[in-house]
Amino acid sequence: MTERRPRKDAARNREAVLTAADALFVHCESPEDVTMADVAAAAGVGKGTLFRAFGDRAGLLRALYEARLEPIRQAVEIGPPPLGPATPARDRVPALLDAVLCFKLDNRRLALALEESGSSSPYRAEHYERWHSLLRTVLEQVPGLADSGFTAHALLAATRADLVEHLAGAERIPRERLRSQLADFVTGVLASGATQGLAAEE
Amino acid sequence: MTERRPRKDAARNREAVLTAADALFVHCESPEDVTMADVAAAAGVGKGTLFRAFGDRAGLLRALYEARLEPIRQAVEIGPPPLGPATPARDRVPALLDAVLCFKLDNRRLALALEESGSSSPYRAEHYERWHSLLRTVLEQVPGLADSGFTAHALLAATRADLVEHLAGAERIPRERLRSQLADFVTGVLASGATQGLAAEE
DNA sequence: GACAATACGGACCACGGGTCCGCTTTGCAA
DNA sequence: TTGCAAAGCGGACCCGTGGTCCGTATTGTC
Repeated sequence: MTERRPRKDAARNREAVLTAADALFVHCESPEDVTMADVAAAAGVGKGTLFRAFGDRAGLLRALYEARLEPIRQAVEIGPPPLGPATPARDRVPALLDAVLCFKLDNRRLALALEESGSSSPYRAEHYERWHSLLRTVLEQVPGLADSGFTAHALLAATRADLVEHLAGAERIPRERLRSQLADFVTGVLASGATQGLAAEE
Repeated sequence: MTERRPRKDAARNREAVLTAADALFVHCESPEDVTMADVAAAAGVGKGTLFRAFGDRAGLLRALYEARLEPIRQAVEIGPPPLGPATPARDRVPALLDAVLCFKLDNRRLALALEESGSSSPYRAEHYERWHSLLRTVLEQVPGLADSGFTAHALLAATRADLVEHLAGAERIPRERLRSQLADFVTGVLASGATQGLAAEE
């Protein structure tokens, strides 16, 4: 029950590792050629320290990810429109997905590393669960949508890190174009609900 | 240039490996705990044989995958509606995606193994490229759709193996429910194109 | 039946994640 | 200031996995 704060050197080393890992992931070609030994070396620290601080590779990735995600999380939870909670559902859904897309564009290697983190699927990660349940909740406020749970999964799937990487990397689609494509797609999905009745009539 | 046919024992062993691997993937808990050594042992064959026949793990997975996919490929390329080429675009798109979904439901572990095949993203696989370009082509015949290339990616993303595995496995959503959810989603996306003008008016 | 060519298979290697444990640092207390 | 346990350090080490190598066995052709 007593939460002991960590010793000074432990805290310093933890920071060093985060910083070093961050840099490595930014500059690497592919996330899997950043090994734990590399990170330890770059941080000027032993592997033992690394693993004690973060448990395992996934833990390190998660820590980095959460740190980067924090601002967006704030903006979503307590920020102003269009991300914040006061936004009408029809506007918030595209804003949320755009935020996710931009985040993955800005942190390509990191997001990639986390999602393809070997074992257990990305869908077990609790940050996915957070995005999904938020999106589902917002989608529920859009009338006429079939299944907001599935729709949320499907929309989030369009922002998967490896897809984003492929589009931005291999297909060289520029950022703004990607954003507008996603926005159009989302708009379409949202619009379909409202016009479901019309479509059935034809 | 001269295509020598393989020796008899080579062919037999190849078959043995495919059969054994198939069985292992069906019965395993998670694809990554089927090792190459396991496959070799189950097939009654040395590791050398295994790697000579398939190059590497990805090669084995690919071979299995293509074999399983063959019937669907036939149905899509030369079969009758709703999968075959004679189908109107509006009907063919949902049929194609339903086929992909069913395939992944029927071959969960295998599809999972192939997509999370360590290195290089699933988007570099040529079978993905085939599905994507087919779907894009069909989508192009649907009037009013924003960007058929991106839409094709987004729709296929909704049938990603790990998502399917999560929905069918962890969330225990029954097959038919999943199919109808996907169908509804696809219908929505398709409908949005036709009513884009209407939506803008409001 | 001989003799290439082809294939076999398991010992072997590289390499990455993760552990262990003798040594060092920290910080509290006397 | 010094003593001393607890906390932390770090790199040698372990282990499992994909992948290679090469002496031996099998094929099939003349």
